[in-house]
Amino acid sequence: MSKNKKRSSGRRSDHTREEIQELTLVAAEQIVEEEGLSGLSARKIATAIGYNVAMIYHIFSNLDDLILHVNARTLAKLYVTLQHASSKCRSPRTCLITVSHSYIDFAQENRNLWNMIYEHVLPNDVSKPAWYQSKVDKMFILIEELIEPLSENLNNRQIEQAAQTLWCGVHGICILTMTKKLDFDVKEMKSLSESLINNYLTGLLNNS
Amino acid sequence: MSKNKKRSSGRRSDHTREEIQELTLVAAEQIVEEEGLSGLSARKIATAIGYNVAMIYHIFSNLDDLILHVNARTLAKLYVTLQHASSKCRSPRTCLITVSHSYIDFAQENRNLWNMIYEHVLPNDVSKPAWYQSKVDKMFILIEELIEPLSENLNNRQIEQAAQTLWCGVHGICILTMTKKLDFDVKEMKSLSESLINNYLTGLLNNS
DNA sequence: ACCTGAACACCGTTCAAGT
DNA sequence: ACCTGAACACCGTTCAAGT
Repeated sequence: MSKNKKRSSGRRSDHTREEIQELTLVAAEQIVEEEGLSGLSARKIATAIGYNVAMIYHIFSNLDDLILHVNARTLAKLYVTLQHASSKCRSPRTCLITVSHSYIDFAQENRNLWNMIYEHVLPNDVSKPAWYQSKVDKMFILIEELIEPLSENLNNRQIEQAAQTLWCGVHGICILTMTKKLDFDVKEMKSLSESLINNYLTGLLNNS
Repeated sequence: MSKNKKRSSGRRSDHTREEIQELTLVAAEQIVEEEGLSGLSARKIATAIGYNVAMIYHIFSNLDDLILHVNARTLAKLYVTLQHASSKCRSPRTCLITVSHSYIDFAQENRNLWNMIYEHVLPNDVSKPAWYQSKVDKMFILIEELIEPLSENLNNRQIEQAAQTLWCGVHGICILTMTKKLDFDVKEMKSLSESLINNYLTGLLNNS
C-alpha cells in the first residue's frame, strides 16, 4: 500500500544541498515568469521540485531570502546584457542610448522577473546583504564609464550624479510604463528615454 | 449571557452605507500609514471598524477595489499639494523645481500611502477604472502648463513629451531612493532632480 | 544528516442564514 | 435590507519526529 506513494518519509539524498538550492531557484523563476510575484509561494515551489515545503526553509531562511537570490540572478543577467550592449557602439553618446534601449528591451523580455526586483519589498528591519548590493553597484560603474569620456570638464562627482540621474530617469520611464501606472504605450519608452538622455547631456555639456 | 457580546447578529443600521465606506477607507489609510501595504488585510480593517469581514465585500468588490479607492484619495491629496506649490513661484523654471521638491516632500511625509500607489498591482485581466485614470491625467496637465510658457518654439507634442520625461525622471529618483533599491540618501533626491530638470530644460531649449 | 507531517496563526472571498 | 457565522481554499513558518 504505502509503496504506491512516491516516498514514505525520512532521508532521500537524491540531491545535494547545492542541487536543491539550484532546483528551487529555477522553479521559482519559472513560476514568477508565468504568474508574477503574487503567484509565487513556498508551497508551489516545493510541489514543483518534489520536496516538502519545510525543505525550502532548510535552504533559505525565508521567502524574502529566496526572492533576493532570484533577484540577484536577474540582476546578473541584466548586467551581462547591458555590458554587451555597451561594448559595441561608436560614440559615448550613442552608447548611452543603446544601453538604455537594452535596459528597456530586457524589461519587456523579462517582464515578471525584472518587475520582481522592484515589487519585492524587504521588511523594514532587514537591510540588503552586501553580496546583493554589489550587483547593483556594478551597474553604475558601467554607466559612469560611458559618461566619463564625454567631456574633460566633468569631475568625479558630476559623472556620478549624471549616471544616477540618467539611470533613475530611464528606470522611471520604464517602471511607470510597464506597471501601467501611466497609460503610455510600451513603444513610447525608447523615444522618451532618448529625449531624456539627449537633452540632459546637451544641458550637462553646456553648463560645465 | 449573550448580552455581554457587543452584538448578536442581524441588522444594526448604526451607519449608512456611505458612512461605512468612509470608515473603511479611513481605517485602511491608518493601517497602511502604520504598517504599509503588506500589513493591510480585510480582516484587520473589519476589526478596526467593528464589523464582520464580509461587510467589506458588500461595499467593495474586493481588496483591489478598496486599495484603488485609497490610492485615489492619496492622488487627490498629492494633486492639491502640487497645485499649491505651482501657484506660488516666479519663473516657469523655478516653478518646475519647486513642484518636484513638493513631490519629493509628499513622498517622504506620506511614505506608505504614496508607496502603495506604485506597489499595488492590479491583476493582469483588470484595467484601471476611468475615475481613477482621470486623477492621474490631471497631474500631467499641471506639469504641461508649467512647461508651455518656457518657449514659443515648443509644439504640443514636445510639451507633452517634456512633461512625461520629467515626471518619470523625478519619480524614478524618488521611488528608487524611497524603496532603498539604490543606496541613495533621501537628502540627495532634491539635488538629483534639480540636475535632471535644469540640464533637461537647457537641452530642450537649445535644441528647439 | 536529511527530510517530512502536522500544526499554528494567519490570509481573501463567498453565501446561506439570522434579525 | 443589513449584517454575520462559518466555511473553503489557500498562505508563511516551525519543529518534533521518522529513517
